[in-house]
Formats: sequence, C-alpha cells, structure tokens
Amino acid sequence: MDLNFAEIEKNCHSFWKEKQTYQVSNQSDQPKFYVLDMFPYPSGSGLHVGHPLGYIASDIFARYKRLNGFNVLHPMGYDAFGLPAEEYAISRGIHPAVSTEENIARYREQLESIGLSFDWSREIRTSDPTYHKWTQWIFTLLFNHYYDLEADKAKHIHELEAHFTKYGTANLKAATTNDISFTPQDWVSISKKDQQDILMQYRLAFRSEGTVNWCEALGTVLANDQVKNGLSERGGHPVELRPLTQWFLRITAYADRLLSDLDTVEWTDSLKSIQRHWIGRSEGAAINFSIDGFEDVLSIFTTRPDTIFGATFMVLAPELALVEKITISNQKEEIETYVKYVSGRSERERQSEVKNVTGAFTGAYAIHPFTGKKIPIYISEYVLKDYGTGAIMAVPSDDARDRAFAEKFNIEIIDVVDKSDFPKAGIGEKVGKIINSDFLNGLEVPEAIEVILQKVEENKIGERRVNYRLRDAGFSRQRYWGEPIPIVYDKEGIASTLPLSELPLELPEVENFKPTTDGRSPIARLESWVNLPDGRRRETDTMPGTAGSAWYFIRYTDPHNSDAFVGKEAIDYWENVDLYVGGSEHAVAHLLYARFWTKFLYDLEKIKFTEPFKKLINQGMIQGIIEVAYLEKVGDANHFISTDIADSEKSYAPLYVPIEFVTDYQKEESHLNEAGLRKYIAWKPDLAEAVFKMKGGTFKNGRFVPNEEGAECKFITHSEVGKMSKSKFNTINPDEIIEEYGADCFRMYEMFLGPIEQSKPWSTNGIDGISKFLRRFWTLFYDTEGKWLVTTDKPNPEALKILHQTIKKVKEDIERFSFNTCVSAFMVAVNDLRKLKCHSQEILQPLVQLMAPFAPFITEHLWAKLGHTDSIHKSSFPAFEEKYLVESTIEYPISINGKKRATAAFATDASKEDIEKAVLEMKIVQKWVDGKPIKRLIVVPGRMVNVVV
RNA sequence: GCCGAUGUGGCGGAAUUGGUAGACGCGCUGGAUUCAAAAUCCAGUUCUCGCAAGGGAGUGGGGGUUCGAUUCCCCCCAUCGGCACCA
Repeated sequence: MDLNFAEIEKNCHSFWKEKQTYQVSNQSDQPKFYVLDMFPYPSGSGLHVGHPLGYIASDIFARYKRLNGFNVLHPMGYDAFGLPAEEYAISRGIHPAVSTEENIARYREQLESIGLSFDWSREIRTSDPTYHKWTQWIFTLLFNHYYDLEADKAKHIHELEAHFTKYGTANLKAATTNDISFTPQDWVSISKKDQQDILMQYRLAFRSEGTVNWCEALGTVLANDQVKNGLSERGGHPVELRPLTQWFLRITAYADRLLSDLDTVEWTDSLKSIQRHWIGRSEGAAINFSIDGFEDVLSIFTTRPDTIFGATFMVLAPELALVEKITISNQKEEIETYVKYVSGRSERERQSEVKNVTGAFTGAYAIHPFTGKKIPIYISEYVLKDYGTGAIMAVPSDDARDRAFAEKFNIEIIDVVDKSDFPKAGIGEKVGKIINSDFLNGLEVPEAIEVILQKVEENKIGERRVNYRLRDAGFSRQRYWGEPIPIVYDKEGIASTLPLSELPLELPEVENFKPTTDGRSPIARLESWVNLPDGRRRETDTMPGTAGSAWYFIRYTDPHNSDAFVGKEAIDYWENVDLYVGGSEHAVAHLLYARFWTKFLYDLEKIKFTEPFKKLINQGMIQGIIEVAYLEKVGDANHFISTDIADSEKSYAPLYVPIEFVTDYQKEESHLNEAGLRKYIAWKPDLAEAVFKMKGGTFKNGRFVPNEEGAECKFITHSEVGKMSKSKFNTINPDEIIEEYGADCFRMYEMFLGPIEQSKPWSTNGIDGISKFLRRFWTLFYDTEGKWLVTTDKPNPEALKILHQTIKKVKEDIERFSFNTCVSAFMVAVNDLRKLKCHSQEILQPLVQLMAPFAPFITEHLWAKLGHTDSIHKSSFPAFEEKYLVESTIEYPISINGKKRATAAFATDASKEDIEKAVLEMKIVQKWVDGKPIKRLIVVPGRMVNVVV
C-alpha cells in the first residue's frame, strides 16, 4: 500500500482537535518547559517557506520535551498592531482591522497544516482590546514610576515627590532627562504645573522635546532601530531629524542591567555583541572647564582623562544652547552660517561625510583646569548633541578626528602618550607611557587614568561617569493602528494616566485612518473623541509595534485573565521562556524592549524573573533566488536584454520578474520562454510595447521572431540570491509543497537542509530524498498490497543495536538542536533495518516514537495501527540502553606516522601490550616500517594505534 | 575602520572531548526490472597518477604546537551580519 499522507493528515487533524491533544494546563505535577517562537506579524502574503524553519525546530523540541515528561507551554499568537499591518491595509484600501483578521485566518490555516503543536486556546493578538488593555496598563505603571539609581530599581513617583518635599534634590540619585537642583522650599513654592513638569523629567514613560526621526512618507516618527542608513527600515523612505515633543521610555535607566544580565542568558555571541554595542557602555569622566569671561562651565565627557594635558581645543555640538551665548560678535556670522549649514544636513549626509572635517570658531576660550592655559572653543558636526555632554576636550595627539580637525584649523598638537614600546598600536589605543603631562609623566596609560580620575574628584572639577550610546526609546507614533496612549491632559496641560477601570482605551472608529503630514495622529482629527466633557483632552499618539511584543510571552501563561495582566500563580509556575526561537533581525528592537519591560515588571514584583528568554536560537534566513530582467531605455522605447548577450560595460535597470513565469528556475539557465514573456507583459501592461532581445531572436508585441530557422526563444534572466519577499516576487509557499509531498516530508526536509542557524537559499533539490525515505520507512510496516507486516518476533541483537544507536544519537542531537543530523540518523536506521528485513514490533514501535517529533502525522497513524488508542504525542521518548551497544571487538585504525594505512579488529578488553604486539606483527606495518627503528608506538585503547618510524 | 559569525567533494552538509575526513541526502555513472519510460532495487562516485596492486595530494591560504589538527595557537584572504565621526 502506498503512503497516503493526505488522508493520514486529515485524520490526524480531526483526531487532535477532538482529543485536544495540544492543550496544556497550568496545573501540573510535571516540571514546566516553555518553548516560544518569535511573535509573527501576520503579513498579507501568508507564510513562505522561510518562516516555518524556526517553527518546525521549536515544535520538534516542544514535542521532544513533552515525550520526556515535561508540561510544555507552546503557544502562538499575532503581533497584529503596527506599521507593517497598517501599510498593508492602506495599500489595499481597507481597514487594518479587516485585513489583519483576514491575514490571521490564513496564517492559522497554514500553521496548522504544518502540524505545529500549538495550544490554540491560548492565542493572543496585540490589537485585541482584552490584550492591549494590559499593554496600556503597563504604560501607566511606567508613567507612575521613576528609577532610583541608588537602589537600582524602579520606584513609585510618590516616593520621589516625598523626597522633593523633604530634601529637594539633595542626595537624590535618580535617572533623569536633565540634571537640575532645588531645595525643598523651592519645591513647595512652585506651581503644580511646574512640579509636574519636573516630575515628568523623572518618569520612566515621559514626554519630552527631543530630536526625533521624522519620516515624511510614513507620516510618523521612528525609533532609532527602525532607521537604517538614514532611511526608514520599512519602505526605505528618507528620514530627517526634527525637534518634536514626544513620549519616550527611559530605557537608559536600565542600560547597566541590560548589559550585565546578558551574561546570564544563553544567546549567541553575535547577538549578545550586537546588544552590547547598541547599549555602548563607556567609562570615563565628566570634567568641567571654566569659560574665560563667563560664569558658565563647560562640562565635557571623555574616556581618556589621562590625555588632558594634550587638550589643545574644545569642540561643542553646534546644536548646544551654550554656543550662541559664548560666541563673540566677530565670530557670530561664521558660527551662524555653520549652524545653519549643519541643520540643513540630513542624518545621511552627516554620516557619509567622514573624511572632510568642518567646523567654526566661537571666539571664546576655556581655561585648562591644570595648566590654566586658554584653549579655543570650536563647534563641529562631528560632536553629537546627544552623546555624553555634547562637548569634548579635543586631544589631537590621541584621537584621529581631533587630529584631522587640528590639522585643518592649524591648532597645536602636544604629544602626551609615548607609544614607542607599542609600534603597532593605533592612534587612540590605551597603551603607552604618559609624557608632557606634569604629575602624570612616566605613568602607564591605565595607571594614569586612575590617578587623574582621583585628582579630578579631589579638586572637584569633575567626576567619574559612565556613558551609554543607548538612547531613550521614542514611544509615540502619529499613526492609527496602534494602542492609544492612555493619557489625558487637563486645562493646564498636566498629563495624567487613565485608571485601570477606564482601560482598555479603544481605538475610535475613524473614516480616514491614513497618516497626516502635520505631525499629528489621524485620531487627532476626531474632536469628539479627543475632547472629554470635563474639558480634558486625550493624548492622540499611539504606541509603536514594540509595545505589544514587549510582554506578550507573559500573557500566554494566562491569556484570558480579565482581572490582571497575568495571574500570579500562572506566571510563577511558567516563569520565563526556556527556549526562544526566531530571526536575528530583532536583535536590538524587540529583544531589548522585552528585556527592559521584564526588568521593570520584576522591580514592581509582578514577576519573579529578570530575563524573558533564557535560551535563544536564531534560525537562519531561507533566502530566495531573485530573478531580474535587464532593461535599457532607448529614447522612449524599452529594450530588454537577455543576460547572455548583455554588454558588461553598460549598466541596465534591473526589473524583478515573478518567479512563476521563469522556466528552469533555480538552474543556471533560468529564463523566460515565449509563454513566460507573454505572462510577463500581461502582468506589466505598460511594458507591452517593449522589445526583448536575445541570442535566438527578438520578442516583440507578443510574438517571437527568430533570427534563423529553429532558433529558440530563451530570454535569460539574471539570478541572484536574496531575501525571500513579496516585493521581489520570489516567495515560495509551503502549501504547494505540503500538498505534493505531505507535511511530514516538508518538516523533515526543512530540518535536513542544514544547521538551523545557517542561512541558505531555498531549493527543492533533494526533497525527493526525504520523500523516498518516508516511503521506505513505510515499507517496514506495510507491503505493497497493504498488508501489515509488523510481527511480535523477538528482534535479533543487530536490530536492537541499530535501534539503540539511533535513540542515543537522536536524543543527543535534539538536545544540541542539531536536527539535520537526526534526520540522517533516521535514514541510516531505516536503511539498516530494511537490510535486516526487520519487522519486529519491539524495534519498530520505539522507532515510531523516536520519529514522532519530526513526523507527527505518519507516526500518529502507525501508533494507532500498533494498537494504541491514545495519541503517540502523549506517550514517551524511548529509553536508551547501553547494553545493546556493547561490542566484543573494536576496529582500530592503524596509522604509520599519523597516516592511516590499515585497520585491525581487537577484542574490547585487549590489553595495550597485546595490541602493540599484534600491530607490529602485521604485514602491512612491517612493509611500512621496512626495518627502520620504531621511535614510538601509541595505542589509545578503544580509539586508534599510531606507529612512529 | 571596529565587532561577531562562517569557509570541508559537482551541490546541501557530517565528523559532539585533538584520534579512520567526506556520514546522510541530491546529482552523476553503470547494472537489474520494463516493449519503453517513470517508479523501484543493486553497485560505484574527493581529486590525481596507475590496467591493476598500490601511491601522492587534500577541510579558504601561509606558518606553528603535537605521535596525530577540519578541531588548538599566530598571520593573511574571502563571504555574510552588526556598528560606524560614540569622545
């Protein structure tokens, strides 16, 4: 009987549904295990073959853990709010709620067809009011807390108010937007509005004027991680810096913990290093320089205080308020021109211009705190307003940029570090001996740093300071499709949060949800919603996509709780995610925000863990082949040129070609034939008039005109490996593959492709191998007539050995997430058992259980045929027994001078001496030794023999 | 430029602690079956010299440690990913 996977799959789906096989309870005596896939955004194009790679891997692991007696939480849901979902809806001209609903339905269907063992009763959606109610609630908590740097945790804002009333800012160590100081008397005497403005500077969710990434095309601001090379990550639109009042989350307060706790999680080195970089901790000092003729002090940040005697000028960020104040009248024009020039430059331009230093002199001078010398103050765009204090002491001898600047503006360079002992060291490297530096002379750099830091603190001219590259997270979006920020403003503009009883604050229905261009959210147009009867006004910005995904893994443990974001018992039982699987593209956004929210909720004692994801595996990207046709514009005419006759000197416009039009796709000779070309012009009607030139002739107006009799219409396309995406028309859908080969085959093939974390182009070359394997596996159970072959015969030792070898290998390999080698192991086992004509139930039944995590459908069917009524996925993982692997002899490789020349079998318990003797007597060994003296004879028992001549 | 990862047959890849390099699969070659084909089954398949027996080379390149290196160390190259005036 042939393997009829379609029928088996159908039966399994209804069996699992009926028995609720994958539903999991929060009450269990079994140990817990939490396996989670990264939250998908339900895109309009559905799943392509790249998505399931991680889902299948995590599913195998979840099933494996279940078979090993764990209570496994393995849920799935949708990151349904956010920019991509909204852009998709706008492009189709429908409401995002409608398109999201449609997309989710399709996703669900596809995910189920793959046989993923999700507990669907726990499905959540970020756009669902019963969910976003709690996202909003967490926002209100962030608003009502500040960060106490002394206790190193978040505390309620009331504690801060109490501190202000009692002590003012004295002895306050709290994360803040601006360092200010006042007395308790000041605090009580100022207005309520002023008090609130001050408190706002301490809240963990706060409103502030900041420079934001404004994207005109998307009509919204974007977070730093949504901007790549000065363009929006989504859509590639230009992004400019704009001052705008926005909501922010004070993630910087958690910078140190986010950094140090990376050591406690099992993530890849590359991912950890990406996060470390993003956080960008640097230790140094803030040092105050007085300004000649002004009361103001100039505070600078440096990581090289040891080079302070080499500081020959100062540089300020052009945007700094101080600049205007200190500029002397003679220099006013120059400075103004320069400031204007900088403000007109986009982020992108500033980044691309690395070599050419620019700047302007303010005419003011700072006083060197140790030498008392006057040093000129410049401004330049290479100093960033938001990093450190926005001001530096420039040391041209030990910093490449400072040096370039000094050379251009003819400023003195004093060598302060003698690096003659380190000829290979680059400029700025922290090695060498200090010279020309008064009391620091002769010290090694690390010592000098310590000495100067002490001196700076003694003299009260500065302090040690740790600085971070990490910025506070912009949390406002001027878009429709997101959680409304649950804030109202009174007549004075004082912000307050909505109480839990008024949550969720649902998105109002609007006629026009398209983005505006005036920097306001679309819901701001809805006056009736914005203005409350009591005169207060609602906040109209919405939250970014990262909000809902920052805590979703918590909600899965108790998804239907209407009284709390999660039940205490539920979260204390399940705790954090044991295994998290997803792409590395979320390295800094989602993964950092989720860690931040987790730590915040931990501080508030809502949860008992400090990291959301203990172990994280990044699955590689399955790439696609992108097919491109070369286009040359000749006047108004469009000429397409086949790649084999393309002129390598010329540059052509590459146009994407949908892969379904391409013949011999994935092969070198991929091309469009006559029918393909017709499809192409039908798909792009504006190119109907185009001319396609190829070796064999020309295709024009829907007809191929050959150069000579019998010439072929073969328009060769240019093929390259790249991301699989709808916009490149190269997505391959799992549905067709499942229909043709079955879900089990699809699952095993995706795993067989190679290590899970490796990226590779998709190719169906080789899927036949898996398909054949499954059919061979099937023939262990059924003959061609459909007769059941399994017997109760006692298995022979050889079959037992095969089984137990396989159990051992598969168990070890699953535990190290090496799924491709598991599939190989199954193939080896099936090949060997077929050779033995083994049909013994005692062998085959454990083999079926072993394969259940990989091929859940076929194994479920066979399990039932083997006489079981309950699901195989509720059974157990076969136990490995060493005794079946014990061998009486071991085959040793015999090497001469490290090169293998022969093999020889010896008894397992053969002594070293016996082996030595036997080896030396071997003919082949004597031939190689050839009478020469034997220098050494190495025998590693159970391993190998090496004869050194 | 800095940081991280990767580099093995025609292809995807395996070799878990330094111990038989190339498991398993694709592809290819030959054979069986068939009127023929598909499917299936059997055998072979790193390169190279050789009729063969048997040699030689070989895990991106160069060097080193070791009886023995895909595995450890140093230098270099290539590809991918991240960051890029970060003081």
